[in-house]
Amino acid sequence: MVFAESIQKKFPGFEAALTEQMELDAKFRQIPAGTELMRPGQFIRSTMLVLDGLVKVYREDGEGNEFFMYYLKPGDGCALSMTCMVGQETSNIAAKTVQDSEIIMVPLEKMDAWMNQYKSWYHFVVKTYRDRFEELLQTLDSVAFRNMDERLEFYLKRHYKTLGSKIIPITHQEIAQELNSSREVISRLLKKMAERGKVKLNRYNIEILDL
Amino acid sequence: MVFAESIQKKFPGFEAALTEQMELDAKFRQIPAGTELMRPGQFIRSTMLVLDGLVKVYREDGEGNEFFMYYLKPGDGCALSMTCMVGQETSNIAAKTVQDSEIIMVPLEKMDAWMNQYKSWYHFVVKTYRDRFEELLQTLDSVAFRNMDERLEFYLKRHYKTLGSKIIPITHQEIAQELNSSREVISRLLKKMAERGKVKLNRYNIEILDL
DNA sequence: TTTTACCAGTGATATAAGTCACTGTATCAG
DNA sequence: CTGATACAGTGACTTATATCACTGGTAAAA
Repeated sequence: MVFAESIQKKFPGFEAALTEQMELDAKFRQIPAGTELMRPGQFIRSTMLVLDGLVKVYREDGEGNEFFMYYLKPGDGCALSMTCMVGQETSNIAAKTVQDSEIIMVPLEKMDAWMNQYKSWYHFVVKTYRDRFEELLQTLDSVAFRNMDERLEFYLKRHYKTLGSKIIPITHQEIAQELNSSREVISRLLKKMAERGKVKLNRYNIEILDL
Repeated sequence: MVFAESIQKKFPGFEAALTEQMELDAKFRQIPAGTELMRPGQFIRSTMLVLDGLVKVYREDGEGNEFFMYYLKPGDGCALSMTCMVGQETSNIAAKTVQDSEIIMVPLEKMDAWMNQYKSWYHFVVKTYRDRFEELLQTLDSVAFRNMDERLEFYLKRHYKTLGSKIIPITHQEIAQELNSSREVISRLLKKMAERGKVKLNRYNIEILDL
């Protein structure tokens, strides 16, 4: 029951019967930072819930472009793996741990069955869909309507919120990749932001002063 | 029972009990082309299923920008209104009929209740989510990774598939709006496509020759 | 018929972003 | 200590897209 209890802590909405069911049917995994959980084109057989750590979900096309979508924090579930249920589609989605993480893997068959059985699971899935949808729309907005400087600000704010720290440990190169831009462009824009006192640039990290 | 039967025709997956339930709880609406079904910031109390016609779903920000997301054809449901269940969010989504349409409005309370009661409804909702998610991701891809010429091709192909006709009745101005570009740019790109024999440009419509 | 409104074509120019080439500077391995 | 490597800064240039200003044509309204 130790497992069920730790789920309860991160997912307070879940009813007891559900967490016990999970103890039976789901798998608990400890995963080090930097591990790829999902590769584009991969066949998906289970959905995941994040107990601890941080998982980055991003989009990749065939030509080496990539694109940040959102983070999964403790208490979050992956809407994408839920939709991939049919297992047919080769959605170009990748997921990677950015911190050492604890993940619950739920087989997709169970996921469907639980929907009828456990109200709290049903609500969780629906809420997950809704939140990710909303987040995706916001991302789409920023790409479609905003210039790179605004997108960069948006990106930093998001990291700040997710990490809960004003110091964001990331290189310009990484940002460029996630925004599908180039390092030089990001460097220059960051410099402008620094001049306006919005951030402080250090080697290997960016400190948020005022956004 | 006429109503239930016509639903059955467009949504062959629905079980009889469900279509009869709909006859009781849902509202049937005839809506002329060009009607706004959803305004950004509007409070949403029901989800909709398209029986006939064509509905355009698009994104709008505050500054007059808009952005095409997808079409709803007969047999489709609106994933967005399903997610908006909580009615809290003011998602900047707009929907408009592009043809005279017949729509079923399902109160959001029912929608939730039916999930347990009718398997076919459950599958329909899940499939709707999945399809829209996928479509949204494709849109995001094209905006993030592609240049305007590729996006334009993608856009025309999509319309071709949806409309089922090689003649797409649309002005350059409208395309520009939906791709968040400008008329002149679209005109020039279309001209290039015409030179390569991919399309034929007419006044008020574009004819697809080879995509 | 005349007028008005909308659609489309096009050159000139402006701007944001991407690319290339190079420099300096920390950090780490040998 | 010495290369080697990755991060970061920067000027010069290219390219895609946006914007401006104008033209002409068609179609419907007056």
